[in-house]
Amino acid sequence: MPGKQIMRLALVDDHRLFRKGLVSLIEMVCTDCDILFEADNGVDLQQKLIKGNEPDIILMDVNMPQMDGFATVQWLNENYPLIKILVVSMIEKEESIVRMLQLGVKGYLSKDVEPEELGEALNAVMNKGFYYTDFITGKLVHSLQNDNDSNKKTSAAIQSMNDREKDFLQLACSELTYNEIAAQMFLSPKTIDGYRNSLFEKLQVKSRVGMALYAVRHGLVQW
Amino acid sequence: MPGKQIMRLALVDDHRLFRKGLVSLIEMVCTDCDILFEADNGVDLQQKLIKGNEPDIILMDVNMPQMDGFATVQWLNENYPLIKILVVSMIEKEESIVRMLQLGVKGYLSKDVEPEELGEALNAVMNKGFYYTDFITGKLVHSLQNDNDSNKKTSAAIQSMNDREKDFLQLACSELTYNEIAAQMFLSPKTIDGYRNSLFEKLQVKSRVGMALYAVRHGLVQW
DNA sequence: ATTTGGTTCAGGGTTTTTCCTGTATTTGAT
DNA sequence: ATCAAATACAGGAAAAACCCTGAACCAAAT
Repeated sequence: MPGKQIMRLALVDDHRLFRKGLVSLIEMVCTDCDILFEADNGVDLQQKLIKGNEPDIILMDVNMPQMDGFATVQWLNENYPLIKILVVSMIEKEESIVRMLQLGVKGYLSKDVEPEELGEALNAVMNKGFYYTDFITGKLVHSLQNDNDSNKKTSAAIQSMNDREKDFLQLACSELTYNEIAAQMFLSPKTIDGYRNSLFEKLQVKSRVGMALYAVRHGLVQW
Repeated sequence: MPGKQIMRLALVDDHRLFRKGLVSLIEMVCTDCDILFEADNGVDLQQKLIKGNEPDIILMDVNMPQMDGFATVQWLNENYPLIKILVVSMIEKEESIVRMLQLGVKGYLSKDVEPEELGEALNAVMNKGFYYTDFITGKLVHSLQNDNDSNKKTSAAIQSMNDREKDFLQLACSELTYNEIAAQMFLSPKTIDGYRNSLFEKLQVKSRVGMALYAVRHGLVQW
């Protein structure tokens, strides 16, 4: 077959052992693949991407330090819209899957796939432009049926927060009083009052407890 | 070298893609290794272990469905004490590391290791009997210096809660007021007052927010 | 030049949480 | 029979959280 094209790939994953394993699997399962480079996270990817020598497909993790999968995909959409993204992640949370699909990724492989499926997925993304398993479409349909707009609300809520509000949210997930938080942020307690009211509205919660729970359950605070 | 021994290995990890990647890396990095079998979790391992043909080393994940790493290691200690265990996990939480070391695992590889280190670790465990990186010993020393008994305190705290307090804790992780919680539990608000004070003491927290965060972070409430 | 929007802050009030001390009842053990 | 504990509850008060309206300031857009 002379017309066969070589697939140029890149990997973004902070878990080196997993990434190297993935590389090794790809080399086994996909003979016409060329792995251009690997990156530890989104920031690292930005530095390693060279105009004119972009990969066709990027295999992307979700959870990463510094710049996570969501932020990285958004950045790629704006700067390299032609690169196809295939998510490879341990995370099977419906919310993450739906958010990623909304961002336009071409496929989502989760933990239980066989290595052969990796090859299929790569070929499908390359030739058909996408690869969605029944598992993923199932999650998608379920999210459309049930919560419908709850995911939209979630990502909208997270995006609508500004930096100060995010800082405040971190401190609110603690045993500090609002007065103490105000002191730490060098602001008047009344300003904190405003942040709280604003976040209550944005996150659709009614109390500080609800807000703190929202934050941990959506991974907005470190622990 | 005629005296060189072949290492017999087994892998326990529910994340198939990662496991297969690991297999592929081991085959690259370790020429005198024989992978006897792979298992999805502890239960699967129990069925695949055959008396008289045990592996020398088991590479073990921490987070697994059905039977997790801790339970599996404990079972191995009782039933196959001669098998050496090398943990390979994404989890870098000090608590997990310390708990695993207390169970007597021979090494702990976390996310940021290079594949070459995997080979070193296998050889070290086989010949020296253990492989502890500076990262791991650092965590261990830190846990001895700082919290020391924080893990004990945690499990003691969780065990000291009675059923009513656990019910209350569930409801406290919500946007209900204490009066509403009292109504739902058919109790006087003053009794709820008592539960709260009791839990504050037991969990070493100072506010309802702290209590709710403690509960989610220790998996005491469903989500 | 005026408007719009974002950020910071105030007054003043209600509700909820938090904390203290103290009591009645029950249960189990000595 | 009595003592100790656990459990459910109260009064009362201070602190914190919550909520509403309004205003000063600044920058960017019209």
